[in-house]
Amino acid sequence: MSAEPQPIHPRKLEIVEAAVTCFLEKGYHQTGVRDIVGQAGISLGNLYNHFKGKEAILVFIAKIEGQELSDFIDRLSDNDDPRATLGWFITDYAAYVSLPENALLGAEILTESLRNPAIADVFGRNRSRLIAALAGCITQGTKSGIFAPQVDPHMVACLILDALEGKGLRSLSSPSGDNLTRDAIGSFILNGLKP
Amino acid sequence: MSAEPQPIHPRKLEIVEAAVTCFLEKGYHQTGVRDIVGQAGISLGNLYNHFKGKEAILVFIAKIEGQELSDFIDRLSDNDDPRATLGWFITDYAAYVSLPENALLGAEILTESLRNPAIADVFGRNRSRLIAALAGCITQGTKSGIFAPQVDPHMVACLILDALEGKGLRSLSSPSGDNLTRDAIGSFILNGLKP
DNA sequence: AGATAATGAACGATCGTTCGTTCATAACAT
DNA sequence: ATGTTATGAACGAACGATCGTTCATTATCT
Repeated sequence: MSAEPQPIHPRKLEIVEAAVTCFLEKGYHQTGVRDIVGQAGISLGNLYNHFKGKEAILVFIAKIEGQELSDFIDRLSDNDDPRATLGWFITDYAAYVSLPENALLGAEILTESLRNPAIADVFGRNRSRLIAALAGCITQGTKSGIFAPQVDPHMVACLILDALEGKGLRSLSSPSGDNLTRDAIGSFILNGLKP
Repeated sequence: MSAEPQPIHPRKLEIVEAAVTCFLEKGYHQTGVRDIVGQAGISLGNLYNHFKGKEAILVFIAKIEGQELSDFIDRLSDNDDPRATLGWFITDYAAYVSLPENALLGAEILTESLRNPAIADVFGRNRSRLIAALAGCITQGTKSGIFAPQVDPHMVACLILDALEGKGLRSLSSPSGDNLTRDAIGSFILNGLKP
């Protein structure tokens, strides 16, 4: 989609990796560019040969996150069995957002998107695509009679994402039962979709 | 509960109010103490006569948020009709978290609690109380046979909060249909609780 | 008088960014 | 092949701005 035409300079990826490490540890605003270049093992000035500024790094990271989401979206689209599709999505997406790195980074990007238009643009686009794909899967199910017709697909799509991401955030501070609650969420929602 | 013994200096509340305004507009870390004292119309040094530092202001705000939550918790406790209780909670809490001020401030506090132990302490305590009260209401319902016994009350409690707060956050960037989705969430969950 | 509230200059630290420079490599000209 | 020019990654000092906090001082009250 938005893949860069020319291959990305390896140093650029090193910077991104270092930035992610710093953002996870201290958060975006608490991280200084000197933290990043220190982590990356490069000089201060060199960072600006690869990125326009600090914000551009976070935008780049948000775009990468969007690419990772594309995997889910693609698999959400081939849709002969919406019930099974929804099943693995809940399983896999729960695993994805339960990785501390993804949960923390997602929270960081979401929070920043509330006030930073550049981030909001990338984040909003990614989010809309994911919700649309998920809602599309549910719509498919209602059309084929597998799911109840009176439920709003878009609402359930948001509900699923909110529930799983909320669980991911919660697991940061309490290493509680993971797969159990994940399955509980899954069966509650699938049960609610039953006609 | 944690009400201060001696009455609070009016100036202290003015500072808090100003800080809230600033935090809403720019976020916690992007707000400088000079922004706060400017908004409050006081001098820079005087702020430190009322608060130990910038962080103490956010802790104070988090405690206030906890008191507002106490209203919900109290009403969640008298529990002769769990179904009706859950109904108004969803309605009222949705209204609460759909106010931009509450949604933004909640997100700010949550994000900060991920790395700031002082905030995490206050926030975590408040959150646990709310979840426990909500789960208690559901448990009451299952015991009296109104709700299905196989659903996990704690999971559903988290699901309700995640769904409503997610909706509140979403309404910040898209002023979409409010009460419609709120009711859709409510009936989906109440339907899922049916025995 | 004595306590409390209020002030703003000043401090050291850190912020994100810009700048002039070096240097190894690549492209080109002869 | 040899000398010349062009390119851009890498560097770190330096910039002006802002950060949160402290402090000596003044004003306002009981």
